[in-house]
Amino acid sequence: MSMSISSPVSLSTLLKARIGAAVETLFAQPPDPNVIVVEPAARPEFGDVTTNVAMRLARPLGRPPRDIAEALSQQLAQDPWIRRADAAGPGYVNLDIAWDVWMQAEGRELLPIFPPQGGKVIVEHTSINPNKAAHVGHLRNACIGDSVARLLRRTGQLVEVHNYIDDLGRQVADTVTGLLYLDPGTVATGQPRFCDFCWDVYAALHQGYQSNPSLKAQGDQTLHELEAGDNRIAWMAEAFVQQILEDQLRDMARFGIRYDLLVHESDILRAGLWETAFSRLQGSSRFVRETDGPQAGCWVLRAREDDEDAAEERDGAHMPDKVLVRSNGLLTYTAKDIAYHLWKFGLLPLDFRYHLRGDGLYSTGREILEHPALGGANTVINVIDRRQSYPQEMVQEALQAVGFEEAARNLHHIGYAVVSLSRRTAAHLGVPVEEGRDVYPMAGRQGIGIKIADLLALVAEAVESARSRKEGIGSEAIASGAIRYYLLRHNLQTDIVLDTDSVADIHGNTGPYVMYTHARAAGILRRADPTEAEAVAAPAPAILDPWERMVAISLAWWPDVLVEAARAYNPTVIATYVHELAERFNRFYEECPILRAGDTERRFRLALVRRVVAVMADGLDLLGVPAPDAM
RNA sequence: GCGCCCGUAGCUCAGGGGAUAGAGCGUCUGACUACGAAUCAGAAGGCCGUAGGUUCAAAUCCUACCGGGCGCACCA
Repeated sequence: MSMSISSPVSLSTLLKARIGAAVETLFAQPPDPNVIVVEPAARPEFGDVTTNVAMRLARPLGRPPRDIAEALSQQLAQDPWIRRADAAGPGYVNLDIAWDVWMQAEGRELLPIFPPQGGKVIVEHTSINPNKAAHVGHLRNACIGDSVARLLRRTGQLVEVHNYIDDLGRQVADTVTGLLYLDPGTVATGQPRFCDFCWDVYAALHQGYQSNPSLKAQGDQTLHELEAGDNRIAWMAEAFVQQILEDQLRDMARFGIRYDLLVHESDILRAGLWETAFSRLQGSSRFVRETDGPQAGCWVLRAREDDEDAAEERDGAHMPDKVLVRSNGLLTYTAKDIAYHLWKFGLLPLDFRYHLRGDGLYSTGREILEHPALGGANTVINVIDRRQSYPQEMVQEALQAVGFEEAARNLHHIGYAVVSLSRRTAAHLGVPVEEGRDVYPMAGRQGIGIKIADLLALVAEAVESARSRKEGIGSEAIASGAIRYYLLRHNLQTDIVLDTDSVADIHGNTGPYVMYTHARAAGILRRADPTEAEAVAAPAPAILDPWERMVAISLAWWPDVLVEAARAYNPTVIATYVHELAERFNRFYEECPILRAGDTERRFRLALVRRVVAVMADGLDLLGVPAPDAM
């Protein structure tokens, strides 16, 4: 993925420039900036940082890498930022940084600052069917989306966060059907919230569908009336959706997740977006009405003309073409999504109507009012689980088909693997478990899954009983951070097999460990002399203690990590970094006296602590995890 | 059948061309009348799924195979 995020000044950018200049001085030609790579040294004996330019320049310069490394080392040793430079191994140049220069550098900011980038990014996430309580899988989506939005804002992008409300779908129709037609008694009472009750209704309904054909017919009829609109079912469903939505938004708010705009699927029709999109699509030869075959009567988006397999497949079992308008005239989800995306990119001459909710959140609706400019993005990012990558591709293809190549290029799908349940957790929830089977997918239709509110309560309870002090932030806030951290520290492509015991664990690579480290560091600053605690810089010793070095190297690399995470749309990069910084700080804390040290050492170490607190708070904020001063 | 993703310590996961592959959990052994022990140290644990290839250099890139997951709806 290519996003133009400018790199702020950092140790690595500074060193790259200096290495480039040194190469130019020595060999009378400037190197390609991309071949200059500077990394933290793999092992402490190698120094602070390492570059492999000599090996990468060996071929273009026609000289042995070791010779280049030797010459480069001698040249760089003159640099005031570099305390020592040595050629090593097959052609590395190992550098020790003049940390005093780094810390004192004039005009140096405590945290990297990014200039505003111009343009707008829309991030769509959460987008849960509004028909029952939200579960951990939905929360993974929301945490990823929320963190990506924070990352982009942090690096200078203008971001608008959308939550898409599918208020017309099969799932809403099903729960409404269950509420209306299921025998009272089939669902247990005593649920704490409406969405919890509906969770059970939805599961009970699907059980009913198995045994009761007339119930299925009622479900189909409900869906039909819902889609048709302007009738008893449609109005009831609207009230129903609103209530469920409030429950879901409250769940998300407890994790610090907020939105700028709620977009209702029904409003895409109401605002006439589809009508306009439809006429645009008709300009494409790939959008056709099938007259025969299995898709007769449907408007479909044809697979790419140059796709040789497509024609062949059309005769086989799988149709390569995507139906947008069904033979009964009703639209598929993808059709409405295409219209929505044309609007997101500002490619339709129409807008929604809106209303402003009490909590300051805008929602599409029926009123006309003054509102900030919404939509019209240059870049669109959709956080949707990777099982749905096919319809996402169809949206992209539709944009291409109607000639919006640039928009198609700037539409990014962040696909992530799903959350399943461990055998232990599944058994705990009453799911029948089998020998030799370790992974149990969540299934709304069977009522299998961990609801967000339940998980939060469970983890909060574990935190409450494990904590030794009760000051500072509350157990629920810690639990929320623990869960967010857990969901974000896994790579997007990693299947999370959720085990409630390991989420509730507060040791190791966990949110509480990282939060605790922040509180610990903040506590030291609190006890220090206020002037010394505020200082961002202090004279550094010529040679650092090994654990001072490790902390300093991590701190120096924070801007690079931030840029890498934002460019890759990947919050896991931040989690990995923050954990490593926490480990290094804790080791530094064990090995090096701070408040008890002599004047010079104390001031330098306090400046390091000050920076650790700032960087950890910065990173934790991007993850949506609290950075408490006490806990 | 076609396509995508994943196989790394007993378990959960990092590392995604660079020097001797890292954490956490679990196991064993140690460190608090405290700069916050929700911490830290040490020990033990690996043909990085298999076989080829590219490269000065492969856990990392390419090919094939094996194993697991997921897509290929007039559901979303």
